Amino acid sequence: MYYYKISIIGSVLEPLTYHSEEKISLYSQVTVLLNNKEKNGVVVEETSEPDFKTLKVLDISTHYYSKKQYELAKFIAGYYICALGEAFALMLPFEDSKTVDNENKSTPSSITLSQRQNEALKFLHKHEVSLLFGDTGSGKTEIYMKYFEEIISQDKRAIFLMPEISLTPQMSKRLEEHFGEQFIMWHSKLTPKQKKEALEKIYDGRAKIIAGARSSLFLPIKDLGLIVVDEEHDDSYKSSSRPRYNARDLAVYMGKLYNIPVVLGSATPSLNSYVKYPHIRLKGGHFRAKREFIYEAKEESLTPLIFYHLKNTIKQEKQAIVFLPTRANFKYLVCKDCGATYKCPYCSVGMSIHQKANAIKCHYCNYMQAIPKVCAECGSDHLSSSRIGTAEALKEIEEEMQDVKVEQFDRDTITTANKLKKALKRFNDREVDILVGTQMLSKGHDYHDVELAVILGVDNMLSIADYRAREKALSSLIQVAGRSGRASDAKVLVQTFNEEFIKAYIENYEEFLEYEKMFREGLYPPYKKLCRVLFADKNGLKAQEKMREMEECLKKFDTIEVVGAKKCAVEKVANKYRFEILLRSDKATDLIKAVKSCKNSMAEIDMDPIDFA
DNA sequence: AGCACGCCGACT
DNA sequence: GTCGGCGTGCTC
Repeated sequence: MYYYKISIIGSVLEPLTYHSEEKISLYSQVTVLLNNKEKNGVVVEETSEPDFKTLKVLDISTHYYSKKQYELAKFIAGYYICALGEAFALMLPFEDSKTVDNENKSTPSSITLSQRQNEALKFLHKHEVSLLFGDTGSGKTEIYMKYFEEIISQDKRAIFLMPEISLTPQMSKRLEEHFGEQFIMWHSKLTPKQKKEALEKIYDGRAKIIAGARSSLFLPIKDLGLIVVDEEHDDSYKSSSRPRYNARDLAVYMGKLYNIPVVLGSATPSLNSYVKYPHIRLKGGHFRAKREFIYEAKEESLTPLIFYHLKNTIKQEKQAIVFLPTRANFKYLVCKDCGATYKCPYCSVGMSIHQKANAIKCHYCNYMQAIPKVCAECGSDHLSSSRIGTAEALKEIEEEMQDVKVEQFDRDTITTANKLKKALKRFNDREVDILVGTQMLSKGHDYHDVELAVILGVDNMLSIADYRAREKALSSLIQVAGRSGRASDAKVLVQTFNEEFIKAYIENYEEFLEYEKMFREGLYPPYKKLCRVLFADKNGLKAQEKMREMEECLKKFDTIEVVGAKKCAVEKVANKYRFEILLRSDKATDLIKAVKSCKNSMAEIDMDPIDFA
């Protein structure tokens, strides 16, 4: 009889012991009973007969995990503090399949790089992990593609991580046109059939370049030779559910594990990567457009100056984009008489006004109600709205500029990959003159004829209580500004009271990173490690009690600092009261040790947090 | 008595 | 995480 420790996929339990008459190879997927229910598990260790009665392994699957996937799962479980089974739940197993030789190996015409691009590629070759710090339009994509060609010629595979892949149709199209059948996409919005097809191509080796969102790291890829993380600064690489891993950081870990190079690319890299990894700087675009910056120190609104520039742009038959960090018509509804704001009954956040739906909506839990006519507190009908959003900006532009075609471009209107594709097509076909949108505007889309970028709400982004507020605001700003003037000279109009700060760095992100270092030194990443522990419960007192309990325990460790233990900035979400402990340390290992030994049933661990709501 | 709810421990 | 057992407290 053989005895095995089996990690139950998705379970919070540590591996459990089962027996089998047959010998099972390590990391095979098996079916076992847990609580009388059939579960999938992974064989992680052979062991001797335990002193308790064991259950039998019911079935041995043809699916199996690799040793490296096991190592990765172990790392995730250790670093992000979760059970091994939870880490395995991220992975997709291997399945043996006949390797298909690429009969139709119609090699595409090879990419030609400029001298500067060639130098950059050489730099990437020389380093295990490197940061490709290249301005928008400086030709990062060609460098990736050339590198991919090399990987293919060595009969290896590459993972190309992108944030929200379904939202970057232009990049995907380009790779598909060049690499054809050897290129596949992987993301959560694929249909089951599409997933099956993609997996088959991965199993049999036809897929060489696998582009996808963060979950692509866990695909069963053989002969992995390279990982590229595009837009490495993007927050969507961090998972917001357990385990709260960061795909960019895991990519770097995987590079070491597989002994393969990792390339991080961005026009506005995170300070984290900039400090940690060697970088090569690619400046300017191949279209070296001159850009004029205009600043307006006004409260956030569409002002005569903005309309003047919008009208001018349209008159010259050019296009414009208008960026705001806020969706809906307005973010808040406030009573002018008693000052009460309309809050979600389930979350401690203001409800946004969506006039089209005649509703106020909570952007945390999606609770909706009709727009009230009078204040619920004092009955006054002096209700006013504040913090303009995309829908309102669109309305105001339409009213002011009658025969101009304006379109909204945010999560409320672009709900599917297809809608995105169509909206981009309409804009690039000049059926639309002005796009009004949120961050989505900046996500790697090419606009051919944009001559004006209007940027609102910068001050709101800067005032968020987040150690990365400056980094996030400035990188958004640069990314949006970068969408303007790809074809000709262009203007960027920034509405802000922080002109001095923006002016100093908008054309020199590297200088910003150098400046930002001094705010972080000794306090924040990359110089210190942070860990946030969340407690959420319908019963606020209970959540607070669990927090206090853990706080007391953590205080006994002198290798870590308890920065705070308090209500979350957003105190209540979906009717649960939320408390948090913020921890700081020089070393991740000290944080992990302390948190592991102190955590209780309610504690949700967020290592390297980036969200402080 | 009957049951809803919350707490707690086991799960191999 | 999920289930079941057990105690509390409320309703019929």
